[in-house]
Amino acid sequence: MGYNFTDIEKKWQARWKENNTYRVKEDESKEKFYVLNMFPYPSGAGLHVGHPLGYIASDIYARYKRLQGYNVLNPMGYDAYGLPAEQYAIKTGQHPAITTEQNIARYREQLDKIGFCFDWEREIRTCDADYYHWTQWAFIKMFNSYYDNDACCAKPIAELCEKLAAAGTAGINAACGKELELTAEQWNAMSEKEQQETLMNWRIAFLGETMVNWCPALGTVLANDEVVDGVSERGGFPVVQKKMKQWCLRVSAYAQRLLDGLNTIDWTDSLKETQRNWIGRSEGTEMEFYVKDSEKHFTIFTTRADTIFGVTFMVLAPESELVAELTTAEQSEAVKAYIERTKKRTERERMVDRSVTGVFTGSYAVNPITGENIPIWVSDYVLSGYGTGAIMAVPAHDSRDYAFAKHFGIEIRPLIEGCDVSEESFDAKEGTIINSPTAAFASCGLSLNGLSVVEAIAATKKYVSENNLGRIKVNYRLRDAIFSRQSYWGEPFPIYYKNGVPCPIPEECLPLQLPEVEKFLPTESGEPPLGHAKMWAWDEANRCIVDKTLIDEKNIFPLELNTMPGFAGSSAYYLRYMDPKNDKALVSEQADKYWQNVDLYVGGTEHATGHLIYSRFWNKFLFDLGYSVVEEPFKKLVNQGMIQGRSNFVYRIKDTNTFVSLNLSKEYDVTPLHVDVNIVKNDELDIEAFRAWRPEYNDAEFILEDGKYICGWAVEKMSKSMYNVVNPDTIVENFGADTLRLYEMFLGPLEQSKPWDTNGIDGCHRFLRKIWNICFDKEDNLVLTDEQPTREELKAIHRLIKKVSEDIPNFSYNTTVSAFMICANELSSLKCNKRSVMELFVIVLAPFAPHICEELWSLMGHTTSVCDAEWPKCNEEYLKEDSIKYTISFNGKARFTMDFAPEAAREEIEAAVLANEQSQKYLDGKSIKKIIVVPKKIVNIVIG
RNA sequence: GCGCCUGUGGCGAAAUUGGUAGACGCGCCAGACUUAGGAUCUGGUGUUUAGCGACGUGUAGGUUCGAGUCCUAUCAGGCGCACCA
Repeated sequence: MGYNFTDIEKKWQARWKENNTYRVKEDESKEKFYVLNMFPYPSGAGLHVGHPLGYIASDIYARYKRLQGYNVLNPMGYDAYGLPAEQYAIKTGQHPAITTEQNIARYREQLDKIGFCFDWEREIRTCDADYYHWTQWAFIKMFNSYYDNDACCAKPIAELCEKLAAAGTAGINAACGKELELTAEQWNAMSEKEQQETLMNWRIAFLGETMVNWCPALGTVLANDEVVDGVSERGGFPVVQKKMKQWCLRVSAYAQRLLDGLNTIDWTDSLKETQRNWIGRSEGTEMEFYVKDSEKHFTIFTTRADTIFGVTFMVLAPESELVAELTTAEQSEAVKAYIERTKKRTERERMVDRSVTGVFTGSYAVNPITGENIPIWVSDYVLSGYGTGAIMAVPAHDSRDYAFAKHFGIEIRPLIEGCDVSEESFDAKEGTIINSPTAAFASCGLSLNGLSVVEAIAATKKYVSENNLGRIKVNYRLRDAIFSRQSYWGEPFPIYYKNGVPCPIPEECLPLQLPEVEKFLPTESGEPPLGHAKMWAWDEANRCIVDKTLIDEKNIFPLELNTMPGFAGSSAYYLRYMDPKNDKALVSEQADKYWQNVDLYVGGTEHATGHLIYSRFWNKFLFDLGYSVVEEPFKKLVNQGMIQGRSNFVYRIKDTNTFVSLNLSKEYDVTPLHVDVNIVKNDELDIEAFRAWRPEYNDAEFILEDGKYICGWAVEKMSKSMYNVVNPDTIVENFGADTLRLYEMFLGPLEQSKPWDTNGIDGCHRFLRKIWNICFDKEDNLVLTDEQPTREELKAIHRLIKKVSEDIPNFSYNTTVSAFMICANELSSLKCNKRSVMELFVIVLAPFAPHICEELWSLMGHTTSVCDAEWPKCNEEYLKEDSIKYTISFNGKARFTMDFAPEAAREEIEAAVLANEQSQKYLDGKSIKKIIVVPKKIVNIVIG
């Protein structure tokens, strides 16, 4: 008999469900604690053993907090919209809703077996209309808002309209696409349609003509974080740049707050750093350059204003509107050809091939300080999306400008004392400025010679702004998020087009349900899949969806055909868990006030520049409007590492069906082949299972070492094709969920990526059996007694309580599991069978191994769940030692040990050590220079 | 190129934050009990040496009575950003 984990786990999982053990309600009498996992996308492959890692870690934390008396919210749901279900639908015609439903069922089944304390009553799915109602609602709020830079918050667009009507753009400092200057008269003279188009310049959710990452294979655009190395993150298809009209979110308006907010939250430094890089704040100067013999002028952005005297050419981005304006007749053919060429290149080609290219426009700019004439070039090394899409080039002090100047034979003018620019540019921001200005321009009124770079930048900035040549400017790398996707399986936009003007559906009419379509592909005319939907027009008067053949542009209008991207539904889901059934609001004020924000968020680093930026932005927006009480959604973030696969190999001798064991394989000409890790144990191949694995191996022959076939191994991505996928279900079947939970934590530090290796799991399983065997005899009779525990027993259990209480808040779960094992070994060798000791053990173990602990707890006679026990406090009294072993060293070398009473004074210890016989041997008549006594540890005697 | 992180037995890893390495687990070795089990228990297990001992935390220096931990240089691996002006 013994520890029957299968029955125990089934029994308690059923009982938890029946008793609603994990249901949570707001309870003002208790302090709240909100634990959250990044919810999964339910993929068709189901869970492998790596997925639950973070869930287990947060589950342990949630259970621990509950034992400490907190009211713990630990919800779970599904990020159900996504490309795989849609791709599958295109291939098979199966509706993505059905695929998704099936996958969710499978996920749930797998999750339930592991014994999580999720409150499933609060489950959400982003594809449920009850849920995306609030995604659409938030979008309308963003559509109806602008960002006031002075007040640093979002405000209703109606307020902006009033200001425009009263005084035009004067006095308005708002986040916008383009700086506009309008008088009130101009604004008021505009038609309704013109006004609406102009407002797009300020709306937080706006329709914008932008360069987008177009993925032809997927037939949709992608956000910057969805493009990796010039190909799509999902599928790895090529991505090209294309100008398209798209819904965008003005995330850039929040750049500074997203940056500042990082200082207020408890995330790892590396993740914060990643976000800082992504936001990419850069302080610099904008300067106006006039075109020679012309009224035309343009703006450039530079962080090195001090190098203004070293500018020997200007460069425009090929996409810049200025290119056409500034190209002279003689150069127009060459420029046109160049632009055609760059347009054809994909993002990937551009990244791989970094050869220097460019073309002269024929025009010259005038240096605003020296009056010098500078040729204007076009080159694709200047990006249209950053800064102003135009730069002043200083080849001596910028490596890219340097490469360009060398290639085209342009002057390189060094400005820093002692720098050598014959081979490469001097990019460092250090040194003393010279040649600024050179003799030819000595009378320009600005001299930087003798200043350091930092001083020179400041001096130039001052000069530029005082003389109205430009202004100080902060630039961000962070771009506005492109929010349209040409897909079917996503949230529909609550937008219809009235004579081309986008209008939101009234809030009361939400949710706008995703319509049925016949095909999930784009239409023949190139519209997104929603173009196939029949019932997809808005009846404005009756406020309902109608057949699109009825569109008359008077009462009935076409609806938006794009859908929202994956990050839409995941941006505010944490708020929805607080009040998931509310049909009046995203979250009630009362629930929001109680749960506030997420205290502990657990998930992978791969969302650093996607979800974790969008979600922070989205919640800051809701905070501005008063719908969320806390500005930052995730107080503490823990990133669990990735679980990689550990593949096994067999070695087949070429052109035979004979396999040779690892250490003998060098003697033969062999081909390594992946073998299913599930038929290998401790790298030893189960030969019979191997023969049965595949028909072609039925009659395989083996060359063994020591009677065994040893496999080779390697760490690779966990994937079907490498036969290294391990399912949690298999582990649960063989060892039980409690063992799986313990082992996943024991594997190594939570944040570290590590390969899954089933080899060590026996140790964790043995530990649980040991606990069981302490409590039961061979006939399964409980053998616990009510006797007083001995001092040794108390010491062992209180040491454990102390260790566990210290480790859990630091997520050092791997050492906690070790501590459990040590304590179990101690108790076992002390033959401890005291109920009071084992009760304490069971409580502290319960977060890690809830099933066995519930069973033991109930067998000990408790009628309530172990979840509602009280977390024990460590009694330091029991930890006191009778004596302390000191290591005695001479000149830092440990020689012997001596015991002293815990409160022994320094002098006492010194005297005793010096009087010791062995000391005499090491002292050997040498003089003592110093004696160092480290309390409770070491006495080091320095001699010489 | 810029920024961040990691290097410890055959393997996964510990190390109270500067206190005298390798806890715990796997594996391996030996033994016990067993009508054999992928069970349980006990002991051993960094290298070297017959032994005392010596040497050991990627490499080379340094600070210190004392360094896996701090400093300098260097090598290797990983991650993020990247024509960002």
